[in-house]
Amino acid sequence: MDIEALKKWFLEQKRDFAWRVSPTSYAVWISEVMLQQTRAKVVEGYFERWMILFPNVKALALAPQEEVIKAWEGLGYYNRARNLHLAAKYILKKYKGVIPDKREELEKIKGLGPYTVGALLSFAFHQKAAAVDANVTRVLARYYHVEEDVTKAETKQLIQLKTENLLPEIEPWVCMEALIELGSLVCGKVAKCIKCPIKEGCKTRELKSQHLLPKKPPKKKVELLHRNVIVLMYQDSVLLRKTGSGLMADLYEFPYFEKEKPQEEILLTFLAREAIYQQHLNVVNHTFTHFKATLFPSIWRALRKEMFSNYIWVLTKDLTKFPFSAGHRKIIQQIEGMR
DNA sequence: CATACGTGGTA
DNA sequence: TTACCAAGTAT
Repeated sequence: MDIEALKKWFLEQKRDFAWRVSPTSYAVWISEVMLQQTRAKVVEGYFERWMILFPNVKALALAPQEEVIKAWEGLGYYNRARNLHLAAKYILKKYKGVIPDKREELEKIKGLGPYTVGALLSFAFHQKAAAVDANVTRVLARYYHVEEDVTKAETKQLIQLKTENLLPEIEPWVCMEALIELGSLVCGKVAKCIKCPIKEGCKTRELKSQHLLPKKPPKKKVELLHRNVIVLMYQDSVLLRKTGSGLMADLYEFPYFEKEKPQEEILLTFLAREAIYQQHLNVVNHTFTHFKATLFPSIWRALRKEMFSNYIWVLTKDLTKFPFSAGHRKIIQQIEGMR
């Protein structure tokens, strides 16, 4: 592979992301976690806000969890935010807030997998380390015409090895990031081979079968959900609950139940006896992981301020201070629009 | 090793 | 409109 051509292309074409201006270990860590399964375009705003709110490991470690989750609101995969927070506390305690530069130590940190460890070693610590993500996988699978399922452990190892072998002794981190950028800007789902600095030698280009690689197994089918979402109000307050563990953990939500199998007996009984239906809001579509939920929100007026366990009454004007999933945030926008 | 975990852009 | 899936990790 023509590494020089790749580097030249990168230095000319790379995007000026904030985390590339001054790639400190903290900036690399935060940006790389944000970038997991997430487009760089989306990450930009979150990254800038985050660095102001939590400028270093210590600031993050000492922040209340709710502020951390709120800063992550809308990015998705909220486990990442929880793990960043846990990891910051761990790094503050164990390493006095200094992110370690050894692979074995990084591997023990929550939220750091093979890719992110490699990215830190390469971009922050300038070591000769491979950071193989979906971009690199796409580039190499095509360049070397790897036809095996790239989600298989064996294939991943092969790509990892090929990447390591590509890295030069001189400034390997530039080459590493160049491969990622190439996968993002040129060798995307639709390959723009005409612009590719390493098209010479790309086996898949010769075969004109770029669109077939890399090979992945079919995705799981989506599951449809239909949910009645209850916006129960009493004077200036509205009823919320914290989500359970797992999906959307640590977020807040309006109580809801599946249309097909209503549960929440206590709340339903209360609605029937001590609340008055006021109006419906617009239907909201919310897709997440392998679900496609249709939310049917409605506003109810409570006749008295019943206290439910695991629920809280919050002032309507304070709704935006709490972190919500994208679907429930769309409901809040409608409520805000009414005020 | 397969599955869960969000969101929004693209074709 | 549906299907795919983006700078992956945890279990």
